[in-house]
Amino acid sequence: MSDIPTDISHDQFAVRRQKLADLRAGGFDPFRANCAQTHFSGDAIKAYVEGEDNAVRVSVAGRLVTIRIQGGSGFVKILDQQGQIQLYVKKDVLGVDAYMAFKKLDFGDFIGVTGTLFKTKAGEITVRVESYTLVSKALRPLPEKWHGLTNDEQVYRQRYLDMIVNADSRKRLMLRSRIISYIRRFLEDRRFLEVETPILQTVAGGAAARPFETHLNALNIDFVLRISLELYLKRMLVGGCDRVFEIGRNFRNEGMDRKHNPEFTMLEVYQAYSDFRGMMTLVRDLFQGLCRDVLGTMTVTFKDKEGNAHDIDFGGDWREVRYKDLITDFTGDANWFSRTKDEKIAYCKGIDLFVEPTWEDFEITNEIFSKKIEHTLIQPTFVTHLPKELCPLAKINLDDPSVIDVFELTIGGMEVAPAYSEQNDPDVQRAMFEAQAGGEQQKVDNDFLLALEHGMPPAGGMGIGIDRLCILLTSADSIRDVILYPQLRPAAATAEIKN
RNA sequence: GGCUUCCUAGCUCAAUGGUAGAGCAGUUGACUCUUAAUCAAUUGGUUCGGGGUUCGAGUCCCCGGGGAGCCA
Repeated sequence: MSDIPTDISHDQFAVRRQKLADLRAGGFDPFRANCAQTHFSGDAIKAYVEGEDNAVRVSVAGRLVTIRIQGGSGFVKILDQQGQIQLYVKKDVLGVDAYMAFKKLDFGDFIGVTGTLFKTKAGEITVRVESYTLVSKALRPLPEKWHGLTNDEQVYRQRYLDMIVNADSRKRLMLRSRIISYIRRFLEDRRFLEVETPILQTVAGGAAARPFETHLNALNIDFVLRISLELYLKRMLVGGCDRVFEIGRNFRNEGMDRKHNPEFTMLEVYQAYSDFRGMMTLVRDLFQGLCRDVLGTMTVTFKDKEGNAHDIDFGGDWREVRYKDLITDFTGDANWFSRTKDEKIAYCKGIDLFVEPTWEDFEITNEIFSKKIEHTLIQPTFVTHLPKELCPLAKINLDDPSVIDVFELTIGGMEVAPAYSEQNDPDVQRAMFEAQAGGEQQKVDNDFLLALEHGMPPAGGMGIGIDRLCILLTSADSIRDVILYPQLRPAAATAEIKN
């Protein structure tokens, strides 16, 4: 009966190639076929009129992911962007030839069907298929239906397989799209303007990080990929865009782990005539809106490094605490900031925290914050008034000139959103840049300083790490779970696919 | 970059240093409302690559590749 030679019956790739060859020999090329699509799966299910079987006719299309054929009829399911819908195929309806051909379809094949909606005995809304077309043959088999694909490496390298067979992955990655879409709507509703600024830059400004280096042949000049959006967005403030944002990729040539990918997505927002306090309200409204309108819940589950689950509550007011208070509370030393460097180093030794003796005081203190304190801040917390050395782009606090008017929003032990009252005094800004550059004059962005000298309105600015936000809102374990194609070493194994 | 750990059939997983197995998928057959459909039969392996120890290596050792976790 079958055209499949028995000697290849074990090789699913070869069997499918043979089926394709048989189809073509019969004058049908599935890759040249097309089909109608009136509904996505979910919309089709909604279109069913209760109690009126076969009253509504739909055309749906998708990938075959479940096959349950039983003699002269059978149930199958196809997967499309909205999910799955069940189809009922019957020899009496399709005719013998079409039905026999249908039985030769494989998991993974794309088909288009037209038929009417009805409800099965088990209560599932299903398409009674009147006609179908194979519109694309899958030559390789899908991963197993029950356990899905669990091999991390294959999940990342062949994300499409992960998305086909792992419903959780598909939902998580689609949720990311909805989160970003909501953020755009939220900001546009508040009159923010979305812009696009250069990724190729001559000075990597706006943050302290090692950039990727490249070369522009046409100008014979070395360029870097941006590490931050900040300085070009501030130029937009100078140019008269009072409320401006960009959602874009940043690149940092540094470590990779559960919270870091070399390319990652940042949102930066700038609002003239506001300040870091205004950004607090903005970010809380944004996150609470995301929870309410996208997630449908104000609490999400978060798993810490030890695997303990916490409920993060995004509702209500959020904790606000000064950086200095966190440090003095942790060290139990109210006079921590007036201690000598040797005393600080001695303390760190005592708590088994490694610090370099060459570090500045603020670096030692910040090591305590980032290694010992930050990961304990699970509930949404505004850490405010950081030491001025940590950021040269923010305004100095009027009451305490050793700190700046900023917050770092920390959730789930991760820095999710830093915000500043933006520095707009060109002379102070230049002094801060020069102190940071430490004599390396080429690291000072003079073009940005020129812009500031033309006058930048006072403004609040904020960055949000979109990947980290998605980790939190989707309860993901790793940044790789919310990035479609995280960076990996090239695989020799997949370089030459066996055939 | 360092430490730990993993890599076995298309996928998910087994296998005291002693004949590489199972489930799903595939193939063949039965079955006209299934839900991981069921029933019967059956094919399928460069155990990531290379070297070594051993009578014998998926297993132990070394080198290399890739993934993950922790650290830097």
